[in-house]
Amino acid sequence: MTKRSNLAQVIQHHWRESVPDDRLAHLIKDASRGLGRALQMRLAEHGVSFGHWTFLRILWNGDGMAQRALSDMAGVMEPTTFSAVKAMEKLGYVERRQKPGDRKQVFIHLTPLGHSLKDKLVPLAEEVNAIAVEGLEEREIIAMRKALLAMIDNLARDEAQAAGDNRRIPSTREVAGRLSSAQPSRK
Amino acid sequence: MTKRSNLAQVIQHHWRESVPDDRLAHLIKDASRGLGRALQMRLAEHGVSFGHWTFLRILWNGDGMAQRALSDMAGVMEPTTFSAVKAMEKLGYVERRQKPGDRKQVFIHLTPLGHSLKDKLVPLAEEVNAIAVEGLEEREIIAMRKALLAMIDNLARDEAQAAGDNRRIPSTREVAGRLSSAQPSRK
DNA sequence: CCGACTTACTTAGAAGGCTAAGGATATTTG
DNA sequence: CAAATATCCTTAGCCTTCTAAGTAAGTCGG
Repeated sequence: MTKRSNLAQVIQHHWRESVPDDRLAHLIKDASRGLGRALQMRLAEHGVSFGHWTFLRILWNGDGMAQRALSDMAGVMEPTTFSAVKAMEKLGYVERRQKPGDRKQVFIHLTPLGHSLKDKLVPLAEEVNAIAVEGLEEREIIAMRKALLAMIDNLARDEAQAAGDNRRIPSTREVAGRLSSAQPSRK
Repeated sequence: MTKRSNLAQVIQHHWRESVPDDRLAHLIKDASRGLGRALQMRLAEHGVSFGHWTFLRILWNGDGMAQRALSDMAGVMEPTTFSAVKAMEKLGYVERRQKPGDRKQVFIHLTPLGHSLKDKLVPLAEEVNAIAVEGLEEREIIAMRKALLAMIDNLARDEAQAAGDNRRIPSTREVAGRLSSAQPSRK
């Protein structure tokens, strides 16, 4: 498990105060890594890697979607999903199935084992969340969430524009249709 | 450059709304990745990798510190710093020097080339920052910064505790002494 | 129906980060 | 002083993610 000395933490804190410019970006990055480490530590005690958590979360909420849809929901590229799913298949958490008459798409289903992890793992994430926001008021958290969403949208717009991405924007209905292949499979 | 279709973005947004629990952690992660991608895109046009940016930022603010101190400031583990510094040395951005009478520590110094990158690269980070916070009020940004710092501290405390890290906490004076080996080398 | 395009999965390889472990050098302590 | 301990750099190897490129399978206009 990652262990950074208190000295290192103090140095970092000290340094953080002395940089005028893009502090915000670095604060966000640090917070993200802190959250990641905290969760990773806890997941590791149950033999689950952080990378797999990302996908399990989604599958618990309704499995059976195509591999590509899973990528989209996780917000990662296809090869990432591919290797994670392959690994989880080997661990017995998921199964990859094809539908007759469609040799193209691969649908990802949780096994009973994969399902059973939910009750053990979700509380860990909740614990991390609780620790992270300790001492913050609900109002502050809501404000932060709103600000983060605005930033994400700003950046996505910038990115889309930079990529010359002038494809049409799909309607919510279409997306909903695409997602509906996932059955709500509440344990 | 990473290009995610609008469809993928909409799917992600849709999904994001439907997860009750640890949304905050995922928003922070997404924001962090968005910021990273935006900066990476711009750095790449100048032939600088995102990994090197992390260290250059610090060195521009005062180089000549030991490799270990650089790790601490960057908030990464030593091997990460080692390979980045080695790579930047090969690129001619930094030099690794030893002091006579100390065969242990390696001090990292910017070359003129390394220095010269500052004027080109810093504006890119400022641009990304400006894009990200577009539409947010100063008040909101300050609030977010405060909340993020609180979260980082909460998590660091948790981490230190989990690691059984009951070492004494060094004073600010000690840390300042350790940092003072870096000369303020404003271009 | 057929060729062109698009979509979905896969493979290969690299970047960036981490842990674990090793070697060398300082520092502290008996 | 010498031995034990701590610190710093390095090596090795894994994990997560990405880009680039390939392959197979559906879709669509003519």
